[in-house]
Amino acid sequence: MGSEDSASTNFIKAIIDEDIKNGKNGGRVHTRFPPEPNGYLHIGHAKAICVNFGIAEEYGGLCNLRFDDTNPVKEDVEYVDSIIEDIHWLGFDWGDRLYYSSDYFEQLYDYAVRLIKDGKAYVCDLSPEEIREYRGTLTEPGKDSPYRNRSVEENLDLFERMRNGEFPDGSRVLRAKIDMKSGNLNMRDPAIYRIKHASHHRTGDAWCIYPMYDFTHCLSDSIEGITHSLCSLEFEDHRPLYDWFIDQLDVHHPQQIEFARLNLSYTILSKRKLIQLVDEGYVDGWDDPRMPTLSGLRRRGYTPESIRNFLDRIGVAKRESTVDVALLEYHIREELNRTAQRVMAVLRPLKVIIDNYPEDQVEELEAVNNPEDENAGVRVVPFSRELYIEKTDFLEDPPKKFFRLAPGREVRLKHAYFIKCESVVKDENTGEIIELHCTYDPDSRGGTSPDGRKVKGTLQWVSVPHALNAEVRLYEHLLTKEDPLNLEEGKTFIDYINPNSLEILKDCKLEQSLKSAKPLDRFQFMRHGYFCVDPDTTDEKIIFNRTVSLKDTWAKMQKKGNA
RNA sequence: UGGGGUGUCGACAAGCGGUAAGUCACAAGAUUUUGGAUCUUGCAUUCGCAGGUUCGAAUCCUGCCACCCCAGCCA
Repeated sequence: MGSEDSASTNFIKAIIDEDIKNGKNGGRVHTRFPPEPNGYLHIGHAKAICVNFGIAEEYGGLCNLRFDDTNPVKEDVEYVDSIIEDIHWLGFDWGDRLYYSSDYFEQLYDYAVRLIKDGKAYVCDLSPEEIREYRGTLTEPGKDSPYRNRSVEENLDLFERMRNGEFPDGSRVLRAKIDMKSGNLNMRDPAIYRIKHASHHRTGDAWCIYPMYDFTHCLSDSIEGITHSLCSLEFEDHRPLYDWFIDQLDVHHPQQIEFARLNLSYTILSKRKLIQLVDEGYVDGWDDPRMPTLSGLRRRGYTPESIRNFLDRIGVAKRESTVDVALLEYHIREELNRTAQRVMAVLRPLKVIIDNYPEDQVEELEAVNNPEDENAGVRVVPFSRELYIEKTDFLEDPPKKFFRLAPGREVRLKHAYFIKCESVVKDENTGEIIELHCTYDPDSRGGTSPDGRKVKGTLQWVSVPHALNAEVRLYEHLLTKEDPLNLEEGKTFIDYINPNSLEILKDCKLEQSLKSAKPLDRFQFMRHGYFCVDPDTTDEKIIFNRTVSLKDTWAKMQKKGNA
C-alpha cells in the first residue's frame, strides 16, 4: 500500500507539476541518466539514477540510459558493462532506450556545420595556451581571437579538413562565436570540436575530431526528446550555453534543472580520488567492500532496496550538504532486520566444556530463523559437551553492569540451556584464558528454567565438533575524517585513511547450517551484525564480510565509562 | 568593481503570509531467550544577520554576512 503517504516532494517535482499543468511537452516527462564510461558508479551516481529513473516512473514517463562518450582517450567498454550491470542491480531498466552520444556524431557534425553557415562558429588556430590567455580571467573580460572573423567558406573548408585528418591534435578547434566579454566564462567562445587522433570504443577510427561535452550533452538531450535534463549544481552556469546552442539551432528544448550531488560523512565520492585509492593500493579494487562504489556496496552486503530507501529519505534539493553515513547504515539494518536469517557465529572463540554433559551426546535443538518473520521457519542446531563462545562474553572480574559469563555466574545459551561457569583454565606461561569449565541445568532446555529463575545474559555459541571454520572480514569507515570536504591546511584525504578499516579474523566458528551459503547470501550473526558471503569463498574456505554491525549499547556504555 | 548558486535542530529535509512536518542521531523509560528489534517520551519561542512592510513574516522588500561552483582543446 501507500509506500509514501508522507507525500515526499521536492523542488524538481514542483517544477514538473507546474509544467504538466501548463501542458508543456504535451504533459510528457522524459529524463535520462548520462554517465561517461570512464569509471565505476558510486552511491553518488545512484542518487542521480534514482532521481532520473524515479521521476520518470512516478510521472508515467521514460528514462533513457545514455553514455556521454565524447572523449575516447578516457573511455572504455569495461566501464560501459559495469555501469549497465550496476544500474540493473539497483533495480532500474531503460527498455530498448540504451543510447550513446557517439551515435549522434554525424548529426552533431551537421549541427556544427549549420552554426558555421550561420556565422555562429569558427575555426580557431590559437594554441591551447593562447586560448587560455585570450579568455581573460574571472574578473577581466577576454579578447577576440584573431581568427574570429574568418569567412564562412574558409571555416567550412577548414572544419571539413579537420574531420579529414589533415591537421594534428591541438592545432585547431571549432569554437562557438558568442561573447568574449561575458561574465560567464562558458560563453567566451567555447570550443565545440577538438582534434583527437584516437580510436573510440564504439566508433573506432571513423573520427579524428570529437565534439566537446557542452555541445554534445545538450543536443543529445534534445535529439532524444528529453523534457527535463536533471543534473548537478556545477552545470548551472553551463545552462546559458546550452540554451544558446539550442536556440541557434532551433531544436527541441529540454529544461535543465540542477540539484546538489550527494556527499557522505567519512566517505570519498569523487571519481578522481576513488581511482587514486585503487591505483595506489589503499583498497583492493573497485569492488573492495570499503569502497562507496555500487560494486563495493554490493560485495559488502548492501541491498538495492536499502540504497534506494536511503536515497528516497535524503531527498533532493539545491543546498549542498553532507549526509550522515549513519543514515545509510540505518537503512540496511532496517531491511536486514526484517529479512536476514539469524545464525550463530563465534568470531573470537573461547572453548567451554560442560562438565556434567554426557561425553558423546549430541542434541538437535530447534532454532527460530527470524523472529521478525514468522514465515522464515526453524532449523536445527547441534549441541554437545564442548562449545565455543565469544571471548568477549567472559570476564574474570566483571563490572557490575556486565550481564555475560563470569566465574560463578549463570547465563543462557541461545536456544539451548542455562550454564554456570565453575572454573577457568589458563596458560601457565602467558596467563591467557584457554578454556572454561561450566555445568548446565538439564531442566533449562530451550532456554527457560521450570523454577522460574532468570538470567540476564544470552550468548550465542557453536558446538566444537560441528563448527565450520571461516574467515570474517570486519570493516569500518575508510576515513577517520567525518567531513572529508573540509580538511585541515596541507592535508589530503589520504592522510585520513583509517588504518583499522579492515580487520581480518581467520579463526571464526560458524554453525553448521552455513555450509550451504552461497556468495552474496546475507545473514545476521546474532549479537554481532549483518554479514554477507564474499565471492572469494571457495569450497575449502568460506569468507564473510561484515555489512554493518548491530547497534551495541553495551559497547556504547563502556565507551562512555572509559571516556 | 566578474558571473552563477545556497543559507530552517548535531545530520538530512518539508514549509511558498496565518503562527516551525518527518527521518537519522542523541537522551530517558517500558519490554525482550539477540545489551538486537519493538514501544513510549523528550529534543528549533525559532528559520545566516540587521532593518522594513503587515493585525500577522522562515515565507514579501532592502541592506549586509558566510559558504559553494566557474578561467580543460575533461565530463
